[in-house]
Amino acid sequence: MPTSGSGVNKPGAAPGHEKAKGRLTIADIAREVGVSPSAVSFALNGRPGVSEATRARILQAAERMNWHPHSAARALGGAPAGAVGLVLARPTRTLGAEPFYAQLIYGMQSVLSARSVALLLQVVDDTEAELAVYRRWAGEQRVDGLLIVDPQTKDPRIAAVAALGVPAIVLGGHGKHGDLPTVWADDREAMLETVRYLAALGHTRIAHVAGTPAFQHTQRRIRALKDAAGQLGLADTQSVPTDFSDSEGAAVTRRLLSQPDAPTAIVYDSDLMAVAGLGVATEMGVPVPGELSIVSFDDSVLTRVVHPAITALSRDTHALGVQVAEALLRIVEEPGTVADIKAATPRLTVRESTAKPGR
Amino acid sequence: MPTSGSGVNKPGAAPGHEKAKGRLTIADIAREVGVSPSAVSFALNGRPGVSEATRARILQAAERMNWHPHSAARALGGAPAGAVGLVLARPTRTLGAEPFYAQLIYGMQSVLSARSVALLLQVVDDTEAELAVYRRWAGEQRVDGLLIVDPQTKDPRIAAVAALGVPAIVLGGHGKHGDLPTVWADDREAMLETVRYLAALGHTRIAHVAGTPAFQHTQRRIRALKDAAGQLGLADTQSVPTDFSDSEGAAVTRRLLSQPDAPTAIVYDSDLMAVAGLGVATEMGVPVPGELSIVSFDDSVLTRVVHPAITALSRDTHALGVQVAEALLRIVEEPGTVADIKAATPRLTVRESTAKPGR
DNA sequence: ACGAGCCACTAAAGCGCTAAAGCAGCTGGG
DNA sequence: CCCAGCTGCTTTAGCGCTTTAGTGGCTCGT
Repeated sequence: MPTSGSGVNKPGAAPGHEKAKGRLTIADIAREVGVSPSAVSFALNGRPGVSEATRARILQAAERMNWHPHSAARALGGAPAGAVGLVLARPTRTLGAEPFYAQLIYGMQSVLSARSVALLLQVVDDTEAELAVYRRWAGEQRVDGLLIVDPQTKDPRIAAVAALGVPAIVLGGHGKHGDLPTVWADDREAMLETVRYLAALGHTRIAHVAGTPAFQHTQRRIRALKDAAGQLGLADTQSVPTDFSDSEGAAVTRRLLSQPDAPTAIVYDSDLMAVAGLGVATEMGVPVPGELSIVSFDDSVLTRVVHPAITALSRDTHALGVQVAEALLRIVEEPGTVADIKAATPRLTVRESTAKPGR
Repeated sequence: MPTSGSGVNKPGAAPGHEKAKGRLTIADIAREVGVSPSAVSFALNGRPGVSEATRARILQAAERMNWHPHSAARALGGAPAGAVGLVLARPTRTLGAEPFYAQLIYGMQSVLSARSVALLLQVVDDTEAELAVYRRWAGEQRVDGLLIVDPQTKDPRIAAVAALGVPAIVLGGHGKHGDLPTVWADDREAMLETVRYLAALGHTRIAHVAGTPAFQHTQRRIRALKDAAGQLGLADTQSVPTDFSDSEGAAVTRRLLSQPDAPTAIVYDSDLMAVAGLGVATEMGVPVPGELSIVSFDDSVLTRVVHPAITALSRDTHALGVQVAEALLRIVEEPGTVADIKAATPRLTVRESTAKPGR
């Protein structure tokens, strides 16, 4: 028994009667079955070179011995790492409150785990740190692909990742991401639909509590509101940028509702901010939907558990995760074959927080 | 940047022209500096065997060429995989709404990324699938350590993971987890404090909307409530188990409030259920805290954005993540040196949802 | 009947890195 | 002068797996 790499992933913690250190290798299987290691490799990878009878015996032995390929050994040979990476760059306080990423990840997993691809997750503070992670992962060959979320206007990540040569998908961007394909939803159409609906109800003073202006989707929504206002002849619309945090969402709401001509409807860019806004309205004694209608641009349990339940633009985030993961695996396998994918447009789910404007 | 990055470094790609040249290896550095690969290895790993002058030249070259060690190659030699794993087994609908895991992960990352350890995340449906993931990861040597969350009574994972020989930490258990150390919080004390507070306010009919009874911490809380009731002479307390979902939380609340002797205070095992409960109270016209006091056993933005803001047992989840990650890295490095760690006991943060019982 | 062709399998090289062993050239004690 | 004992490298040997060359034994076409 070789002394082996002390310490690390050794079984049996304490020194003493640990069972044979043996990591199980294909050599063990080969010995067991009575063939050479290469025969085992052929059999396990379903490639020609062994008879069906032998293949069956080998597979059976591997199964019985509960063997799993050593991922590092495979990767070393030039095989893919069997993992994709996701980096979330978000300020601490906001993170976690938004079910979006959790749902997205869950959706991705249903695809990834079926293909035995692992997900590497990293949460960092800013784009700088995010880029460092990408560089490290690429250098270490840890991931086969990357998912880039929250594309910004003039996003430095696009060029950087492209330069690293790691296949990647951008979530939520549209147009000009260098060569990176994107999976995007039509925010513009969603916003237009929302504003049309509010306008149809009779609202004219519509406010938009937007997210971080640096994000492309925020920009698209702001522009869409402005366009809709133009089309519908609404003079009194406004978009107020925030950092997506509940506190800013609340603060902005407080400010809006304190104006002389307070808006009669507010569209929030996230469910968390919408809930915070609802809390403020309640606190200020502004009845919802009596005097204020609230729409959330993101849907989740949050919008449903509060009372009144909030009208929201809902989409199947889980399904989005599936789409994203599929696109990612695809681009990993055959770079260049993936075109931009348009995900389902969020649809307005009307609940109790919207109604005709009060008097 | 040369073609290189084209494929995913597929080995047998198409016809063999354009060979994979891409990757930078220590051999390249060695050539550049004019020494042998091992000299480079020694220099990069800070071990003796090279003169300081040479070491400096090597480091400089590596830096200049932007070299990163190939993680698989390292791992193959028996080095740690440089990653820890976390599997979340949760029903889809609940997942994501609870900021707890996101915060926890964020806290863990602050420790992990400082040490360049990656986090492998997998979300699965049930314990069976969870075990399969552990087995695969262990077999593939993908992770150096595991974090096991939500320990159950009679948890099959403990023995399974111990058998796999992968260092692991249990989050939230207390006592008897085989040999796996645990990081736990004193739920019991937290529940006692809460009930004492409610009793002091004058509440006698206290209900507890519990989580999944299979979880150890749920059991501890249920027992704590019962004990507190005994000590304080509260005859009318009850714990109702749920699956942690907002819908069950709402349904149970509706049922409780419809009873002839409805409780005057409800303690919810999660913030999401507490918010759902508040929604139900509002919907049923039961004023909070006028006729019903609400306490959440978990704190997050959620409890703060709603109105009235919910009194909650808060703890620093981010800090908990830090503690967990530190323990995990420690046990990976020196198995057997980690003892159970008691995290800070959640403290009651009183907000607007609790008051003396009505009339 | 005999080389060509195929089949089922083995031997060996190599992925990038680390670790053990080897080996020049020097120093200095005897 | 010799050689032990350094120092500062280089060589060599793997880690577990894939993959490219083989290599015998057969069948087959003519």
